Amino acid sequence: MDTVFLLGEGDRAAFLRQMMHSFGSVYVCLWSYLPHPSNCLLALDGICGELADERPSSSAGSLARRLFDVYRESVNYVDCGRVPGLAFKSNIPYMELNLHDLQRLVSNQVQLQFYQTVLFMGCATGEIELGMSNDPHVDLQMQMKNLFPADFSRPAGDPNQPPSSSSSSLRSLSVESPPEYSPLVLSHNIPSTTSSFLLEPSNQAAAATITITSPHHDHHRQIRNIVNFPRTETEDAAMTKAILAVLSSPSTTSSTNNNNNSQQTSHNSTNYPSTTAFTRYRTPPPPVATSSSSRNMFKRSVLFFRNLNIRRSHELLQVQGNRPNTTQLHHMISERRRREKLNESFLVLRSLLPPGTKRDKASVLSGTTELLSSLKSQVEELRQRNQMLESKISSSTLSDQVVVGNSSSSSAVDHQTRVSVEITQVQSPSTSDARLLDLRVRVRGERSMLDSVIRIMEFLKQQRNVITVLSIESNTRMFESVPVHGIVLRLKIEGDEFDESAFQEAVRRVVDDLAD
Amino acid sequence: MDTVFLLGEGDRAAFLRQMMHSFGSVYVCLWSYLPHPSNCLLALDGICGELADERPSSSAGSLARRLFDVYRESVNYVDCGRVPGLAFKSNIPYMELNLHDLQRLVSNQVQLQFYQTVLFMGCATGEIELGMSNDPHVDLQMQMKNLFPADFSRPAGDPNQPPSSSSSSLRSLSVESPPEYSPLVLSHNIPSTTSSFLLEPSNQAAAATITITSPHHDHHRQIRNIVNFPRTETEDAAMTKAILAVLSSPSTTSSTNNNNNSQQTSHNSTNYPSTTAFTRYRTPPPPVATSSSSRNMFKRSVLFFRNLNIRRSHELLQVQGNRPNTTQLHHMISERRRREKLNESFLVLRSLLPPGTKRDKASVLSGTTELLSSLKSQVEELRQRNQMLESKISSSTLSDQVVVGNSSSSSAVDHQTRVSVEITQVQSPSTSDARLLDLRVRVRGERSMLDSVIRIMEFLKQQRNVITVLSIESNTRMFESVPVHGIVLRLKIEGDEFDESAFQEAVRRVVDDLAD
DNA sequence: CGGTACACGTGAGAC
DNA sequence: TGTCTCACGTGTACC
Repeated sequence: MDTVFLLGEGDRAAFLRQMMHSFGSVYVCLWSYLPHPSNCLLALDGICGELADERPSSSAGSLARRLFDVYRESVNYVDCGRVPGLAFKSNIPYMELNLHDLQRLVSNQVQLQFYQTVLFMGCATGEIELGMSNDPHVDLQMQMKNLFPADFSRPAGDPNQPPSSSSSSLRSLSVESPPEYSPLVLSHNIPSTTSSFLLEPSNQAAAATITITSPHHDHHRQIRNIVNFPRTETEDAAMTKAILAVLSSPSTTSSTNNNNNSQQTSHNSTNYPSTTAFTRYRTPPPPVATSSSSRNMFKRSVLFFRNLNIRRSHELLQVQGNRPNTTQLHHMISERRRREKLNESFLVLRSLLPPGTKRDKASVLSGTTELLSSLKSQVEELRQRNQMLESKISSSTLSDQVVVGNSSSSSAVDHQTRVSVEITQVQSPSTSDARLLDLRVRVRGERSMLDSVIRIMEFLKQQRNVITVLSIESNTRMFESVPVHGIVLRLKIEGDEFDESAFQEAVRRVVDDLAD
Repeated sequence: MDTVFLLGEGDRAAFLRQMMHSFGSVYVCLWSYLPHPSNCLLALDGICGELADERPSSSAGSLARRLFDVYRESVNYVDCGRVPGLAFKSNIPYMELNLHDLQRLVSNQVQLQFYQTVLFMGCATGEIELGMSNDPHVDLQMQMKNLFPADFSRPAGDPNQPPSSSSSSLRSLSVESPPEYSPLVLSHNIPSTTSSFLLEPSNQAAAATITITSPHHDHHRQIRNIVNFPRTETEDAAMTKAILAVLSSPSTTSSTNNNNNSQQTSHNSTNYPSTTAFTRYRTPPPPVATSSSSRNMFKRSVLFFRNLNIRRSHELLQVQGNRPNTTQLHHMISERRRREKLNESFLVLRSLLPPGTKRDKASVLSGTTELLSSLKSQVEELRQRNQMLESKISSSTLSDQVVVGNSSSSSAVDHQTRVSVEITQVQSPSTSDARLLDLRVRVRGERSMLDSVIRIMEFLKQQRNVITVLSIESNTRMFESVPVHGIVLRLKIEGDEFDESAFQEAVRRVVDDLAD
């Protein structure tokens, strides 16, 4: 089935037309899967049967056509557990929904208006959607029989074939045909229904709570889903039911050959009997196909698709006929979900790790432990250092440095000026005859900081008011790609005749002189 | 087999005597498993054949007896992958080792002196160890046949039974008996050896490296194993080989009934054919047994034990006879180990989490992600706060730098010297071609710091290796009434030809020259 | 009894 | 080629 996605436009259209005609469907839509970051289905192609001749202004068909076009524009995220997307996500090869069932599985109301009885076929590349008229004039089963006679030629013998039982709310596909001719379903000695998608009518009324945000949804998925249809519990339940219903119908029985003396290797054996035309799973599809062989290709596609089925759910059907219990299926599905959750957690965890880490689970775990302990020790170290710094700050500069003089310079901190000089009074706890003040110089430009500092200090040397330079601190940071040197000098000043603003201007001139 | 552990002392002794007599063994030892925190085997009981009459001072028997007593005192941790313990740990029901194989699997040297050809039988409660004389006068197989004729009555038919091939270094058990009478081994149509424990002679000479501490051993196991015999790679390989050898001998073939029309549920079906006398797994053992029925009980024990086997390794033998490939077995074992490793990682991870966390894997993962992001934000916050504090502290009080890096200079921090220069490498997080280093200069003396700084910076200007001076920090503090100027410059250095010690000496000379 | 959690063996892909 | 990782369905234990 995946081969259809690889066709050119002409071949694809021919294929779709063929398909629509074969199944008597109203429309066919090809949903192609966009992988990871998108994780959604987009319409690759699609035709609406009544309007294949492209008359957009016709009265009767325009509504359906417009609906179809709108529908084709929709983006369907596969994680929503809705249609389209459900068949792909759950690897359900054949899923038939009627209006009743669809009401619980559509992604939005537009779809509901558009949907009728629909048939979804999930495959590796995406989904194929077949819209059926509500009252099908044709029998799908007979159509398929006519289309693929090879699939209905079963070896003689094995007469203990139970009649396929039609099911609940779904249109029975096998009312007219003999049981040994069920389409796509080569039932074993299992009491089997047709391969249709079953939804029990006893579904919860709470299924409409699609806007409830599940707290379990992780960041990852939230990002992926622009239109967020989180999987609520009821949806999970519905999906479980759905999958369960599908899987309980053994549409994927491995082969018609059940000679019980065959040396089959295991319950999930991959050696298919040579009497069937099954190709192996992962058999590469033909790179291109001509439109003349579209019918043959379709046949092969169905074969491939059936084969996919077999591979995906072969574990369910033991080679020795047994009953696929409902609880077993429940178990299987919940186990699937559990694994899925674990894997998502792994992915989230991996995203937090340094990007160089390996991808496998063991490395994720060990890398996480490493990172975790490293972070813990970092936090501890930082905390200690912090405490140390705080105690120091409170003890050494006793009662925080009250900036007495608000910067005497009116110069706003203008990053465009080459040089800015500020002088800040420092409240000295000790003797008051010698003042402390901070001289803050900011030099903007490519020049080395060294020169600025040297000039400043040479200048300071000449000032007799300046007793000592208690400390120098400088650093360089980039501001708008231009280095900005910051220099802070703590000076001890004595004498009352110290002219602060003159000093400030002198410093500015010294540095700016250099900068010119 | 587990029933023996439930017997009273008298019955147990009778059982052991019966067993020893039946197998012609030199000694019998009953190893009982102590579960979780201990996780070891302790000798519940044991008799040494030659000295069953308790004469401790006899000359000939005293050595063996003392050895046996010492041996019985030993504590054998099942995680070591050694004997005893291996059979229990790996659920190996029948494991026969000769001296050659034992050398690689004993827990300590005392055992090596004591061991000869030994037969271990692992069961749910512990292990049963049968010590054989080196040259067995009796044929185990015939003994077993005599003891359990029921187990050797096989249905007629299925004549394509290949002769059991004896193996390499082990004493062949089936040289005299027709192949269809292999003990405890009801071989199918599989080319099978006897159910003995095989170790190929081509094992590495490095098997003696039992004291190497594997880094992969987690905290958990380290705690449990007081005497720690970590599993080295060679041990892993040996164990793999061993298990592989054991499992490849289909000693646990489910039944002699292989009617291919039976509706067995699955490959690991639990419905045993009613034609055999097998009791179900988990059938509760009879609460007590009289010593008069010890022989019957033994028989039933063997049956139970065989049944246990069937349950434990039934996956290996598909109901439809097929070849348990060696690669398959290897695969199985390595998969087991992979799972084990993952679980260990989970345990380690869980130990790092807050103790209130749930125990299951999903909670561990999500809790880890939470903790990780929380720690990350904590680190970020602390770092910012730290930076803020540091800038405040340096701008206001200019705290002296804590010399973190060990000084590369050999100069002891001598406060009497006039000038000291240290160079400390700064761990550069970014590119490695440009290094960062801190130049720490301490000048002791009355002179102004300004001159020192100026001289240093003038010097630095001439150095072409010094790209920039990222920061300058200086302060002055009093030490023994003498001012000590500390200057720290962070330099960016490029070029490989940078001679650190020469640079250091140059700086020292520059400053010291001034100081004179 | 239903639901969850986990270990197991197995097939398939990646390298 | 073998080796490793992973997902799967299943059996089983716990609540």
